[in-house]
Amino acid sequence: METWNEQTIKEFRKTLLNWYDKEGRAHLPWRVNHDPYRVLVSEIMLQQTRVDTVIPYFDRFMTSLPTVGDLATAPEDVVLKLWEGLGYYSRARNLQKAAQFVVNELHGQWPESSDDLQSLPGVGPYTAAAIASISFNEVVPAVDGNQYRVFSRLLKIDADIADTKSRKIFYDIIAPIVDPERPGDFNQAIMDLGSSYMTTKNPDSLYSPVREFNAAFRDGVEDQYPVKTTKQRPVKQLFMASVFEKDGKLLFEKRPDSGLLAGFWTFPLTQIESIESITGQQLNIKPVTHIFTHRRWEIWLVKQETAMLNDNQQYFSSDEWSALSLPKVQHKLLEKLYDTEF
DNA sequence: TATTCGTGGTA
DNA sequence: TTACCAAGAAT
Repeated sequence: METWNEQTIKEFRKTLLNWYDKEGRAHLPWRVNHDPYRVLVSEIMLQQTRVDTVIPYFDRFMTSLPTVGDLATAPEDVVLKLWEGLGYYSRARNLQKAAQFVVNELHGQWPESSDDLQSLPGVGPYTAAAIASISFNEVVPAVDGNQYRVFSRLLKIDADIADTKSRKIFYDIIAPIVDPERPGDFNQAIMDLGSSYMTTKNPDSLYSPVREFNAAFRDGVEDQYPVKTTKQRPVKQLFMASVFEKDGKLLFEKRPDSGLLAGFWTFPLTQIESIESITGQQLNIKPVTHIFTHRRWEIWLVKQETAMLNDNQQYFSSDEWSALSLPKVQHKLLEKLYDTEF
């Protein structure tokens, strides 16, 4: 890999921040100020999620719950409704727990260091560093996918970013490069670079403001960075979704408190070996398909007769279930159901 | 340490 | 259709 001397580091900071001041995404709604609450909410939402997806969620969230106190005292179902469709729902629950921790345990006094911020639920090394640098000016790199990608190319770093151990390697390399005067802007500038000239696919390094610092581009090996080992493919799983209808209401089942879609309401789902057992009963010709990161669900809707209610089951009218926060897969099932004759 | 956790976009 | 992402954290 490449190494930069102090002079090069200073030139890089200046080049990066000059570009950021002119062409950075200053318009992003979470950049209107450095309120740690706004930064926290945005950073949690942005975990593994695209900026364009987050913007409308962030705007609605801040309109509904503008302060950390509002979030701390809100009913959980309100928070989950604001999060509906955004995925990784433990983020929403942990975010509220973090707000409650700040309000109730810290009496509204935010932790200001990266280390202390990690005591908040759902706040790990990246998010803590982002908040600490943006809101409290701590000189610390916010090592995320962008920093992996950008610096692996700039310095030809061969560490596998899929390996957990690589985080410390990158942290140690980037830490002395962070601008001591503007750490928050430095971290956000890397993000903007990673979303424009140094994207995963089709980077535009020839016209990048930091082209002169890009060793991988210089050597024609940019497509070799970052180094990342491949993950496993989603496992296929077959389900029967039971449709119980009574007095115009539909039966929903609350999923277990842990695991996939924890605590969310769906139709009762039964994993099956094959569709042979339900052939002729299913309402839909093709299954509803839903792909998670590690699972691929194929779900057949089956009309059932009224049965005994379990503790975790409940009938909801359309007005009632519309008010619930439902996962995307359940919305797909409902759409398929009403698209079919019923 | 490797796996688990959603969803939508794109080649 | 498949593969692979996109500002990670918890377990």
